[in-house]
Amino acid sequence: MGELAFQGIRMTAQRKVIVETIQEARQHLDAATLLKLARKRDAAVDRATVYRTIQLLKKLRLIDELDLMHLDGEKHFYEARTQRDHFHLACFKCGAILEYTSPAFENLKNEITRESGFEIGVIRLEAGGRCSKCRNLKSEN
Amino acid sequence: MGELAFQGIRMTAQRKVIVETIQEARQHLDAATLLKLARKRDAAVDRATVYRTIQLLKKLRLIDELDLMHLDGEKHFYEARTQRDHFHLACFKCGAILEYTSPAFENLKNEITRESGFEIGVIRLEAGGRCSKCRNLKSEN
DNA sequence: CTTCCTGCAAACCTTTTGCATGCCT
DNA sequence: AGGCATGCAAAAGGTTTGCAGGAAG
Repeated sequence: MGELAFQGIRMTAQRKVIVETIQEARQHLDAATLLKLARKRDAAVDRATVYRTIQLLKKLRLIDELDLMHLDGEKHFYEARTQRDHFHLACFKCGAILEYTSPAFENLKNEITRESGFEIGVIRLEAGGRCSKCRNLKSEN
Repeated sequence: MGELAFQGIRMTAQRKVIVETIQEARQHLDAATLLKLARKRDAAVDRATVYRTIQLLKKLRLIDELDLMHLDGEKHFYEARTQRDHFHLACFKCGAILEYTSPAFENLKNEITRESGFEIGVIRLEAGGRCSKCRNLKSEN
C-alpha cells in the first residue's frame, strides 16, 4: 500500500481512498463506478481526481486498464495488478467476464521478448465470444 | 470482395469504397483517417456512414478493431481480417506499431477453448513497451 | 516559497442517433 | 410500397484541462 510513497509520490488521503477502492473491489471498475464508490469513503473526491489518479497508477504499473471488448460502450475498466498475468473473456450473450490464466500465456510473453526484442511493459489479452453456459443454451445463432 | 452481398447485405457504392480503403491501407486506420481517405474516392461519404459501416464489418468479422494500447487517445483502429491471427506491439517511445504472429498464440487460443469451453469470436492481444530499437538507444529510463 | 494536489466547470474527442430524404427491389 | 442506406446536425458518453485555491515539503 505504501507503493506510492515508495516511488517518491505523495500518498494523499484521496489517493489512498481511490487505491483502496480499486483493491477491494469485487469486479472491474469503470471510472464512474470508481468515483461513486470512492465517494462513499470520502464524499469530497472529485471526478478529475479519480481520472488523474488512474493515470498515475497506470504509469506506476499498479493497475491495469481493460477494455473488455467494449461490451458496454467505450469506457475503461481497472483492476489492481497481480503477480500473475491473466486475461479476460467477455461473453457477448450474457455479459459475463471470465478471467483466465495459463502457462501458455507466460510462454507467449517470453517468446515475444526473446524473438522480437520488444520489452513488454503492459500486455492485454481479451477475447469476446460465447461462454460455455451460453453455448449450452443451444438456442438460435 | 463480394463478401457483403454474399451474406445477404447490400454492397453499396459507399460501402465498397470504405471496404477498399481499409483493405488497401498501409497502416491501421482510425475512423477519422478512414473517412478522409474514403472521401478521396467519393467525396460524398459521410462520417455517420463510415461509423455505420465499421459496425457492420465488425459484426461480419471482416475487420478487426484495435486499441493499440491507447497510445494516442481513445480512438480505435481498424484492419482487414487476415487468415492468420496476429497481434500488435506498440512502442511507447517511438510510437511504432509492430505486428507479431506466433504458433504459441494459436496454441493459447486452442487451449482457452478446450479448457474453458469459451467460444472465441474475436480475440485481441496487444502489448505496450519499448521496441528493440528504442531499447538500444540506451538513454535514460 | 515552491511544488504538488484538488475542485469546479468547461472543453474535447470520438462515436452514436433521430429524422428526413432518397435509392433499390 | 417497403425496407434499407445516407447526410446532416445534434447529442451522448467518456475523458481531459485551465484555472484558482490549498495543503505539503
